[in-house]
Amino acid sequence: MKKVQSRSLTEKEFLDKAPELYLPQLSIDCVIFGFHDDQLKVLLLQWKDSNRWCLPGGFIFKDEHIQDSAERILKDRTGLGDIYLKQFYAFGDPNRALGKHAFKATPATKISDWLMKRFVTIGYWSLVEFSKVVPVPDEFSKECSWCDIDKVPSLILDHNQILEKALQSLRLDVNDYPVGKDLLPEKFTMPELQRLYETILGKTLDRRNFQKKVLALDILERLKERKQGGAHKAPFLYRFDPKKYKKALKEGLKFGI
Amino acid sequence: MKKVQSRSLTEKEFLDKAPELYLPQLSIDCVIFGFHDDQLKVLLLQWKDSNRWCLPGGFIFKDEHIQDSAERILKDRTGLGDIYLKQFYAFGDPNRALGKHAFKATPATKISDWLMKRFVTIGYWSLVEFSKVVPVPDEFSKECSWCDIDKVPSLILDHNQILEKALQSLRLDVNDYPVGKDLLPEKFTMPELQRLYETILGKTLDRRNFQKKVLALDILERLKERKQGGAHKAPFLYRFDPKKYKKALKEGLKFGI
DNA sequence: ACTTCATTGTGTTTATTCTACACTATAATA
DNA sequence: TATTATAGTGTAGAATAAACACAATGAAGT
Repeated sequence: MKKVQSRSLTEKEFLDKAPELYLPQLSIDCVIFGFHDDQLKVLLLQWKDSNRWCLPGGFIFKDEHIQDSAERILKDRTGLGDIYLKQFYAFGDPNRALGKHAFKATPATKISDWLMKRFVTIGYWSLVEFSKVVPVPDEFSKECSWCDIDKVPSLILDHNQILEKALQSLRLDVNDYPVGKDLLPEKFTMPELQRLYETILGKTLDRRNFQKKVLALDILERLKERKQGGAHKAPFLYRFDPKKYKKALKEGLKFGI
Repeated sequence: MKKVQSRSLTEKEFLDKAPELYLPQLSIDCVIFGFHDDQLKVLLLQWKDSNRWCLPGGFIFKDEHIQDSAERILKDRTGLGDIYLKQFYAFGDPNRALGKHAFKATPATKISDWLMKRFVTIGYWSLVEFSKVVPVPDEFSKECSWCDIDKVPSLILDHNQILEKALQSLRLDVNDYPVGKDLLPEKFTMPELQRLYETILGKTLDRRNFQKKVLALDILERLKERKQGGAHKAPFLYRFDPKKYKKALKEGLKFGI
């Protein structure tokens, strides 16, 4: 496990020290996916000033690997470490500047020149276990919370596009990466796993064929227990077999769903 | 067609003006693929100082879209415009600094502080028609030339990794994008197209099945003519049917090769 | 206690796609 | 005109994916 030390600052400290701490005009934005109540969700922040929503993001320390920046930002917002993070795209429109967009409606309080410049941002997405996340706002935001993927409001800048591109990238990856391991709790049922794939892919799947394909990957273990408390026949619980899972990840999956 | 204006400078002008013209600590690197004599090739530059080879790259004007930067760099090195360019990854190791690597052996002449800093670079690959390219060195290089993909020497910094990652990305895209259109001359034979795919994928393909699949895409037109001059039976010439090709691109291909 | 209902669990049949493979035709060369 | 290397073409078998139906179970209502 990589050690990712958080070095987050207060807003004032940030505004003062950003120019000497961080790379200029380059940022990271994270699309953090979760899954709860049969809904794919994404973690959003709400700005203090404008009340508008945005993706969690941050900046890159001058001597920091961008991958580590992304991990640090993820950890700061969710408390989670050792998470699969996928870099999916860099967004480089010259109009990507907070000065030109975010504060059009509500005039900026006092934002440093450093922050007002045009920024190129590198997008990462990650998959986290909903129940383990403790959402924490950053220096600029007053709230950090989950939002259903199909109820995302208009976000600042090009953040809606970033989210859309992250979803596209996730949909492509779903065939090569067992997303259930990251998004579901340790024990889960087959219908839960299926609904996860259905929400990500945005289409319904045949129950029987789905189960056949998933089990054919040979990375799941069916437990003796069944999930109690549902309104109907109790489904079996499954979990990822750690050894088989790791082996499959190394050798590469071919889901083909 | 997008208008991409070249604004290239001499080396001295560059060193003087870079800080005010370009984004700091951010660069673009292009992996430009070509195909000739049944070989997949990549365009490389040789540095004046160290004689070492590297990928064509450049920087981003402060008000320029990164996609436009990549197009500009491509145009400056090859003379070609209106080319498919794919952004595939951003490389963000904090050790990515010319000062720390490229000039270790041969002490730097006079390189500006600006250039010696750590750079994050955004990688693009593109596919160009070999015969149409006129390779042009940039301010820092004395040579610009094609190199067989399997004879690439040790490059500066992490450029070998960048190339490798570009190849991986290209291999993934080959199923969704008809690479032949960009890499081959207007008229080409089926064997030529097959060898193109074989070099990209690094494996041999069955002649008959390959032809069946390609033709099933319904984007090629077989001409009356045959290719003369070969040592054996003259193969038919094909070309991409412009209408069908555009239509297929919009609706998405599924090659499955 | 019995019925109803929504859901889970499972296997087979069919259609589709992929793979392997062999012979004839032709142009250049000797 | 014989040789040779390559081009052109179709089919049968294997593997994979898609479609589909019925019995079992637990909860809730009568």
